[in-house]
Amino acid sequence: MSQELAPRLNPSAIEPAQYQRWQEGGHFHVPAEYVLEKGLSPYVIVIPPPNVTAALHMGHGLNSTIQDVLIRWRRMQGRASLWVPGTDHAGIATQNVVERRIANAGSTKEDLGREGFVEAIWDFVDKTGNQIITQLKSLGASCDWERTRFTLDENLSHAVREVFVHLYEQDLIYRGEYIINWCPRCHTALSNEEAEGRDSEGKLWHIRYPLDDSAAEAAQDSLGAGADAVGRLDDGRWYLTVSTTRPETMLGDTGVAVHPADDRYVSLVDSSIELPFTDRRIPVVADEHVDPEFGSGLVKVTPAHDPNDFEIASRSGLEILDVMTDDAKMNKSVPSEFQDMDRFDARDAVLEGLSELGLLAGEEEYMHAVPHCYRCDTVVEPRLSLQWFVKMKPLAEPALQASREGTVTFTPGHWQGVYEHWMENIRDWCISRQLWWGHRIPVWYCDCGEQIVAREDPTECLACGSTELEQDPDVLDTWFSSQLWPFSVFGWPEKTPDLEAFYPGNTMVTAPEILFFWVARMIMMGYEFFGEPPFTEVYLHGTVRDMQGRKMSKSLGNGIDPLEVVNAYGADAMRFTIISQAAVGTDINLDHEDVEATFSNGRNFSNKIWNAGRFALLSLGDAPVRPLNEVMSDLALEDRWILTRLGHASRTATRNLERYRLHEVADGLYHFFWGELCDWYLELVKDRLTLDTDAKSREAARSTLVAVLDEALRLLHPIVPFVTAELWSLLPWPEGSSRPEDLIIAPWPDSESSFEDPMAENQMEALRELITEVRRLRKEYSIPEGKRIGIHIWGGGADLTNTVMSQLSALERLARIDRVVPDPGTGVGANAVLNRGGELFIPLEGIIDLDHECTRLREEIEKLGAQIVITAKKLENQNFVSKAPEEVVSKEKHKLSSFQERAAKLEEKLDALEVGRS
RNA sequence: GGGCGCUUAGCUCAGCCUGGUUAGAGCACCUGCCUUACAAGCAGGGGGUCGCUGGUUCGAGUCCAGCAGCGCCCA
Repeated sequence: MSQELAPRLNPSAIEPAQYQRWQEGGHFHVPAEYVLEKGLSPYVIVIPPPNVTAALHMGHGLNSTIQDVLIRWRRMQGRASLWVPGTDHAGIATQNVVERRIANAGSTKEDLGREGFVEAIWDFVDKTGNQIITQLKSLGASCDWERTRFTLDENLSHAVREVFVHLYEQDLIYRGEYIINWCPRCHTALSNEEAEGRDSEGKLWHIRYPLDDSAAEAAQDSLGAGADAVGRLDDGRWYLTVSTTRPETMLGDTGVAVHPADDRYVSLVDSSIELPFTDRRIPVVADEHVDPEFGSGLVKVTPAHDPNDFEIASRSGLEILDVMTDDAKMNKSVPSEFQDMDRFDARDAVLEGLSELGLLAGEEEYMHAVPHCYRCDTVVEPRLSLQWFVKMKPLAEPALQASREGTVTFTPGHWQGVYEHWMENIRDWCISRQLWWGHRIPVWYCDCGEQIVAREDPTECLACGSTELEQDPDVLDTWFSSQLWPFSVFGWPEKTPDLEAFYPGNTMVTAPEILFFWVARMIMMGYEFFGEPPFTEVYLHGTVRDMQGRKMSKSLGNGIDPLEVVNAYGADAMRFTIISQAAVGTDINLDHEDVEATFSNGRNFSNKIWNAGRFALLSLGDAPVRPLNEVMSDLALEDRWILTRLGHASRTATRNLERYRLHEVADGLYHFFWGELCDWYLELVKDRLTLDTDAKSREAARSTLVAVLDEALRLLHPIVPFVTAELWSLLPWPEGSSRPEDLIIAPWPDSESSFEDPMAENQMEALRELITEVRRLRKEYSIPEGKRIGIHIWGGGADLTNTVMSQLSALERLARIDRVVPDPGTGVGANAVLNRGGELFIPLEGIIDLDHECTRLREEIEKLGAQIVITAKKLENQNFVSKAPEEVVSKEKHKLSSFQERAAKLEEKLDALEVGRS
């Protein structure tokens, strides 16, 4: 050690430089040729591309840390591991951001025109759009930055074009007039997934529709059949009562529907209704899909503004009447008094008018889901519109099968059911968006009526030869391009070496929120274009929330900026903290009001690692270290113990990584490193390393320490890459073996060949228990920390005595014990019986409070007594003895005798003390 | 209306898949220590009828059913 390490870890002093070394070493990059030439099976993850305008938030922090842990682990296992980064153009979101920016400058997108506006967006994206990519690096993300992609890149756009045309040719894309979700603020159609239902307290209004006089007889019959929704107005006209949460849509009603088998209303079918405010007469129709149980069983039908009503209209041939504008104002189709009114103003006006006409039958509070635009939160208006759609059922078929057969698996497993349920009930996907930012729909229209869908931009009409072609003004839903991401990033549809080497990938790590938006669609596209899924394992992690369980968001101001955390405490601290909380399938709650406390666990642990390394480097010195296998015969008890525990930690870590149980990986390694390596092993070898002692023993200790630290740092590296890599690079290397260039590519420990010595484990366990017990008793009787004491140890088998007698310096260091007498001891003192039966006695004449000691022992005996009762009861139960596995029974028997033995010894000790007291 | 998840220490959560240890962790709390790696530390301690009610089982925090409360998704 030529240079001394700081007593505290200073992350900002090591992290940026370390990251740069990895990049310069080319460790994140995997060339396709390397994989192809060697015929390797690579491990590939493509990043869920963040929105190009996004800034890093904790959700990204969690998502990318998980991916990085997996990638680093596989890389160390020797797999050619590739993590492809990139960003998504995020149509609506990005357009909104730039619209707001130019609005600040007093301009609108219409002022700039389409071309100018798109240019303005590019300008913005080029300047600030990729900040998240830079930010990811500060987390330590080991992405292959040479492969960074953007969904609007030329190649990726090429893929979009190819897919659109292909699906169109397969009749899987069509244009049609259907009810879509319209956002009146964004002025675009949305998919069903983008219209988020939000439970809202609304009202359900009951409205009376007067019947034409000719329907009087039918109404009478209906009333006779028990219809409460039929009655007579003051003026003598008959009416029907319908219910609605959106009264303004009544202006677009073109019928009222009943179930054909509903006896109450069957006589009314074909009757005519006088629609209030209008001079329109609308019919009563019968339709199977009306639920007779819901409300009155009578449904007003607004075909242009409700998907179910649209279906009814197409079956019954009802007129379709659009009554709104793009801004969700009432249009020219409604009576003049309502024209140009906003839909919500029109709602009030309609209600007022109905009330005046005596047609408002009542209202009630009503909780229902109201769809909102997922980008701007405006209430979405279902509306008839001419749009492009993808026919999903045929595409879903193989993707559904893949889940059922287990070709694609989900972690946690219950998402499989959610995925399959959605797939089974899949509906067509509206893919056209009335935006300017995105992939333009590759369709051209000619005046002659011809519609051209082409891979290359056409110059003239194929039917009439006209050169006056108009391209469809709309762009595609962003998810249309995102769904191609797993292969478009590799250059598809070209047959590139990248595609051949790295596609299909392995694991998709993302949040459940986009299971339908994205994951499901990627799987469908994988099957459509390759006949297999783009990845086989889907790991869905939780959501980062605040302490109240609310999602972190800018508007609530409850977010935590990962970069601030990294700057203050280091990337390692952030990574460890969130991974150790990321139990499979659970959300992570972080306290934004006390960031320091929130990340203290990770920060403290990073510092602990640092200091363990610091201690090792200081005490190992510069002298050569011999390989472990050359000092085997000189290993001390604690050496054999820590090597055994290391093997255990290593096996557990690997198994948990395989099962995506990352928090258990973190937890297990934390307890090994801190609770076993630091708290016990380092304390035990201190003397052997630093004081003059037997050379063989010192060499064995040095070799063990290096071996254990080497492997522990490897195991921890995927989670806390920086501090581990820094220390590892300074660690002395045993003579005669070659050292990997960097920890990032050092081999992952092979759990199969790890060291095991159960005997050493047992002996150390006993020693640890003894020391803990002595420390406890010292505290109990307030013996000053520095004061040396003697102890008596008796029984517990030869092992215990031998172990204790051979570890005198450890006892001195760890419990300030300066003599050990191998007998039961006599007189006044503190007493204990160890779990394994050994008796401990600490002579404390004059210090100890005898009453207190007797009470303590009695409590101890009572506790054991309760255990004895429980265990004995079990063993008295014949059913238990005959039916439980033998090993369980013998374990219980052993437990019982151990409890009894300990209780008996404590009784003896208690008796002795009480004699002494009297 | 249909489906899913959660309920374990003061707080946040593991453990349940695959039933069997004296039910764990982090944070918080109490006590004593600046002991030459680490006060971002060390040592010790207190704290839980595992939501409720049944069932299966020799045995249930763990499996099953019902109920209650909370949350999410789909319609």
